[in-house]
Amino acid sequence: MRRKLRETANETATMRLRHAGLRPTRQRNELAKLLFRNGHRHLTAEMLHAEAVSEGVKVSLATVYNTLHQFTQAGLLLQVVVDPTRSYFDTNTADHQHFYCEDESSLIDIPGPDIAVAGLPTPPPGTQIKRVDVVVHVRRH
Amino acid sequence: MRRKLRETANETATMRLRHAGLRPTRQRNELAKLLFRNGHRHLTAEMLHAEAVSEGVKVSLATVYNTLHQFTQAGLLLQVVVDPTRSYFDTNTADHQHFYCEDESSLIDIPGPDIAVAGLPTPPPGTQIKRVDVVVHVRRH
DNA sequence: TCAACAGTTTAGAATTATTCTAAATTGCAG
DNA sequence: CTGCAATTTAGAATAATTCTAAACTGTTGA
Repeated sequence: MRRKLRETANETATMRLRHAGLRPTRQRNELAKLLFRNGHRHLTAEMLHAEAVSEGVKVSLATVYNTLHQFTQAGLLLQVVVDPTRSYFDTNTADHQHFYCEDESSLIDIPGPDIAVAGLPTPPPGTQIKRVDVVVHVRRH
Repeated sequence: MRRKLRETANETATMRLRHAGLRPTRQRNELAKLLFRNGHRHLTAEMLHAEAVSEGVKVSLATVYNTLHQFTQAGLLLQVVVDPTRSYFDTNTADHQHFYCEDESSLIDIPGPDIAVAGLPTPPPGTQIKRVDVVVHVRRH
């Protein structure tokens, strides 16, 4: 007998959390389901909280902030810094870069292998390269 | 007869402001002198304000914010976004990129021609590329 | 099965960076 | 000089985010 989709989504979320070493609580499960149910997304804490509330998920804004940071630390999300006034989180953790459209404060993925950065100089003494972020700023013309 | 250095610096700052279409007020002059007196710098509004105060320049924090944004609009400064909690301004407006050391929240210039970004895809329809920012995140090891 | 405790969530206060407001001041054209 | 628009300012306001301390919940092991 085929199990309900909702049930499966729950198990997937739980697995994902356990794998990341995070205790699968009700809030983390529900947020994980919202975040990872469809294709990749870029969103702020406020946006995720609004989405949760509008879909009847009971969770506080503080928990959304905590959860986004925990997910980021666990490698489930990537934090993208483009706008000095807000923090975006990206559900696509694969190596890739972004277009940033200032007119509408929106991020668009650039698939990983498309971009190549050449001629990286050696990093400052005592440090090692952790990540290379490329943001292509675009504007309506 | 050789004129005093201070006098010359003042004229230079005034010129720079007039060129940028900004009325050379006392505050803008003094901030320009602090910003551009030596090699290139990365600094926040708070940092510049502290420096001004410590050198006896009378200027409010609000004016420092206003001035940094006006200078940026006029092309005298570049705003660099790397840290979700603060905004850096760079006196080097030439084409170049940055190392960002998270351990100490510090920015280090990577000279312009060293880095090359290849394989940029066409920008989203209706937009054109304005700038390509590369931030190389490094960590102490 | 469930007691107990560490981990988690939460409301609301606190913090931080930044912007706004409205009144005082200043640069400059005439 | 005078007058007015541009600029500066103190302090309030805002926005995003973090903190705090109390309530709650998941898990473990008897």
